[in-house]
Amino acid sequence: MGSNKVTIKDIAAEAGVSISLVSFVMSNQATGRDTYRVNKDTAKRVLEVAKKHNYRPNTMARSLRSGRTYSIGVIVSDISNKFFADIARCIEDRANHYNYTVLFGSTDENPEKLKALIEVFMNKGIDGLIVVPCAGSQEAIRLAAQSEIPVVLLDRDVPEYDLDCVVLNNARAGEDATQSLIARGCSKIDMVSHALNLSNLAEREEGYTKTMRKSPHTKQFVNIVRIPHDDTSKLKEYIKSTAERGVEGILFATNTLAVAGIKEIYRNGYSIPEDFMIASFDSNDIFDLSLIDVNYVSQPVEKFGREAVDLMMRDIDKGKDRTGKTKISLNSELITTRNQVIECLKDFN
Amino acid sequence: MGSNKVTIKDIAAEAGVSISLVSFVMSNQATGRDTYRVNKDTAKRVLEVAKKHNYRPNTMARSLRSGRTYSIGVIVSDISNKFFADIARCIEDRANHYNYTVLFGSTDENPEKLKALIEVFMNKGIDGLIVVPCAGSQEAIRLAAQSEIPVVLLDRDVPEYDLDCVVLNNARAGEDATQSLIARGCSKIDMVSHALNLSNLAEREEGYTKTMRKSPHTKQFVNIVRIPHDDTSKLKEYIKSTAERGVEGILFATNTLAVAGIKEIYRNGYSIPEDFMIASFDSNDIFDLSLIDVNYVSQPVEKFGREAVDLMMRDIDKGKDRTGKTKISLNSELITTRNQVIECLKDFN
DNA sequence: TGGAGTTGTTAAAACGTTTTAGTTATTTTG
DNA sequence: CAAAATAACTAAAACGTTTTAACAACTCCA
Repeated sequence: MGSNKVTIKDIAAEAGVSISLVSFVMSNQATGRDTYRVNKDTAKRVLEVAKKHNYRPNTMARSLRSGRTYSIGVIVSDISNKFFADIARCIEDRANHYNYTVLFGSTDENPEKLKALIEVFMNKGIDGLIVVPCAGSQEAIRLAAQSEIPVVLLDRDVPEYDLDCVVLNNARAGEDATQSLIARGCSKIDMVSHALNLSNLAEREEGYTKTMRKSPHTKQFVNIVRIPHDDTSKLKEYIKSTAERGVEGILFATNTLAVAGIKEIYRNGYSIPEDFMIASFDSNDIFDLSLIDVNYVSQPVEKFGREAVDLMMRDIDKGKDRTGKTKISLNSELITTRNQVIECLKDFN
Repeated sequence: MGSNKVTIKDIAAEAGVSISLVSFVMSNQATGRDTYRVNKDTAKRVLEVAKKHNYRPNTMARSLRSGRTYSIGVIVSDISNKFFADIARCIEDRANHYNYTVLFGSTDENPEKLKALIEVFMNKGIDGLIVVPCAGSQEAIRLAAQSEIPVVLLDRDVPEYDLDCVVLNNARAGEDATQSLIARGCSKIDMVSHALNLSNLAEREEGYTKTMRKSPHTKQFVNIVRIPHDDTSKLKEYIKSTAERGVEGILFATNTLAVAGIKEIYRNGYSIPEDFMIASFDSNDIFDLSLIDVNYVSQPVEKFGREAVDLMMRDIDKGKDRTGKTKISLNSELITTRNQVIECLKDFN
């Protein structure tokens, strides 16, 4: 009945051919190419029988023999974080488009978890790995990279090793976000970042510092506060300390920081934009509320996902003899809550 | 070197035993049970060799032979929706705890996609399926259910077939949410729901209606507005129409509806709670902002994930001879943005 | 002392494919 | 017209496990 037990043998028997031939036909069918020569009529007959019985080759057997699994591993910081959830969705869609399935995993910025996930995924069998590296994960990623399968870095680069990667133009984004606060009349602008050694944060901070240093009005106010990612008490302290220091603008390095920060601001009786101007990275429902006036650099999420998967597919196709690595840097879009786009980079689409 | 090519054969050779024995040892090790009798010393030796070479059984070979894949499929509406992303994360963690991996897929409330996902997952090999059914997916799910593997319904029930499921006590939640608006002095309370035939929505609506009918002040104001889930223009119309009809409170049936609705409210120059009182289901960063006064029924997300996976594991262990189905109904917690919990169901933890 | 259990181990058959190396029949070529 | 090339197909090995059936070597009991 509904038993999924129809195998290549059954098809071969009913079509009156060998199982090899069925395999050839299915393979030609799948790739679209005409790799194996088989008689048109025979092929048609085989395909008819296959369709009639709704035959689908057993993936495990196929993978075991061929080494290809038609799945890719995707490791992010936390799948429940809106930014990564959005990317995950785009990756899922794009991967499906190539007939691939996706294995997801979250690291919580913990290199041990990342290592364990890579091991599980490798063992389970993946044709490629898309990974958001975390601090201290270099070794695990290097190991993965020197194995058979291609690795694509997402959101953050690990410059030490040359690997494919797709990241935001974070320096530029940092400049834009800072500039947007200056344009609104702020001089005393703090940046709130994480105490994590990550390329994206470093570049955003760099963009902030560079922009602040440009003008004599802001020059002397460069101040980066680093919050441990697993302890928000520091953030509370920071927000409390902020008024007496006469801070006018705050640039949050991530959307989670911004959300936590904004909550804390209101919890302390301050308000936006009366007490502070706010800018941030990544989008969030809160920013879009037109109630709270925050400028933010929106990341091209669907492009992230698409480019990462496409890069992966190119690598998988090229196989072992792929040569240079590709670094893709995406541009961002600066958005203000008042629904006026101050600046829209034209190559963003 | 880093080559992952160490197989059971290598271990057997180095330990000076047959591959069967290695398999037995690994199996005993994995399950914790002592299913196969093997000499303590031999076992120790094998394990040492295995550890030394960091041997991990090839998952495809194992699955091919044994039929068990140690992965489960999880199908939700949209993994990028905060509610499902949170659940996904909990499921991931809980599944890892059982040494299972998870395949995720999103349906966009489209039964065709759901059907395709089930087929892909089944074919890829899963030991169980956790699925958020969508309207029109009964047939696909029935098919999956009558195959070998256990199926657990999540978030929504399909009463037609008796399947394991874990859902919210939606009727109760609907009553609570409605009551919270009445407690704040509203009488003219609309409910905004989706035009989807889903058990969870139906029950929430039922809870709303029942509560409204209870009091003579609210009795005559029962009004449920249904918005197509893929077209928010109706929502805009609704919000516009709302002032002239003197609506005092709005109960949104989902967090996505609430977010879209709140945005629309502010876009129209209204404000909360001056113009409307708002209540909703599921949590969202916005609700938690203490800026916007919305009561919401918070769903016990981690319990959702945990119970679903646990139920699944029980089913998998029982194998074919599992008898009755289990329906788990979780209780919710009513929360107000002013950080006063009006009512906290005690069995929520 | 000799059959029945028990313990520790192994050989070999699956599992359902892909893929290499042929084999046969037919066509092309010089 | 024989040799070479091609077209269409197949047999069988391989992928790395799990698991059944069996086998020796002991131990036990009467």
